[in-house]
Amino acid sequence: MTSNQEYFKELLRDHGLKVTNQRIAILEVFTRQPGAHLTAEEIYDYVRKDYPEIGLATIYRTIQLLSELHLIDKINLDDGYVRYEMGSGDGINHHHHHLICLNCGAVFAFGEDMLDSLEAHIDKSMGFKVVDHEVKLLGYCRKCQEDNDV
Amino acid sequence: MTSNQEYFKELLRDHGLKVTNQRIAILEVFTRQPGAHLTAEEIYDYVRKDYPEIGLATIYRTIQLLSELHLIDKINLDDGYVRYEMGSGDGINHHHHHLICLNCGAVFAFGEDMLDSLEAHIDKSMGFKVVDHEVKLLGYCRKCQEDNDV
DNA sequence: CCAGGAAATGCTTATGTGTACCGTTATGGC
DNA sequence: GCCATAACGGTACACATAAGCATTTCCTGG
Repeated sequence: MTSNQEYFKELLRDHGLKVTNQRIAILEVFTRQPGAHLTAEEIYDYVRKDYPEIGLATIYRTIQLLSELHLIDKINLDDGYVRYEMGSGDGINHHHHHLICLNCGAVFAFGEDMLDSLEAHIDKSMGFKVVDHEVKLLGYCRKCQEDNDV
Repeated sequence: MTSNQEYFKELLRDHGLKVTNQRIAILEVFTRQPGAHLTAEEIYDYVRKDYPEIGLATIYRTIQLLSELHLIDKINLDDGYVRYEMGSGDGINHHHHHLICLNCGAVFAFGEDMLDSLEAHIDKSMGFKVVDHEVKLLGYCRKCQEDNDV
């Protein structure tokens, strides 16, 4: 986590941006919960535990900053909230793959990349050059199936 | 189109819902422009040409209704607007596949279904039962590539 | 065909996420 | 340590969508 923080600070400096306690604190929220899908409001609540005087505007500004630096990814599950998650960490793979349970709303991630052949086909047949993709699979998670909630 | 309208009326009656001119007019907007991806505001503007006294609230209420009846599908392109399009018409296939040009914002649809094997694998390994999916492929359309806009 | 009741509409107001503004505070190069 | 400038906190605003409520419209059964 410390190495992550150092990398972040260096990244800020390289972009001519200032290293502030608020930005560090917000990144900390993500590093402490890898794989979490947090809304702006949730991030706000978490950060305030360590940094009570932080403002919501700073949360939104920093989220946008982290997103531009490709440290977090934006996810829209169509539940009225935009969520954010830490990327895989390699800074290259921005592909989003999510399993969304229609009953309990749980979100799972999976990392497989099976769309390469499809994208090659689209490029050839339609001339559309795919550079990123986002896959949402909607269904019912194991727990909800076992609980007979569905 | 008339058969479509009759089917819609019957569908409403079967659900104990009333057939109103407003609902017919809104469905008409979609049937007149198959394949269009319309925002609520766009639908509002179109309907008012034929039905000037209609209210925006009715647009939203009817959109939700049509969505629940699976006559239209919700699409979120993360451009700040939620869009809606008429389904393929068979009433079964709700899968959404879109190519989104990152330069000009154009949206293309493609109908291929290549995720079946992936979904079977997920069910087996994670116990997650997939019932629907949504695929967004982000890239650059042929025109933008030719125009050297990218 | 008409009357009664419920559902739908239209208008207005509320909600809630996200952005803009602006005076104040903190960062970092000299 | 000083000073310009970026970043912050608080608030007000903008926007899409939902809710409330009185009025109108649809439909069923006499």
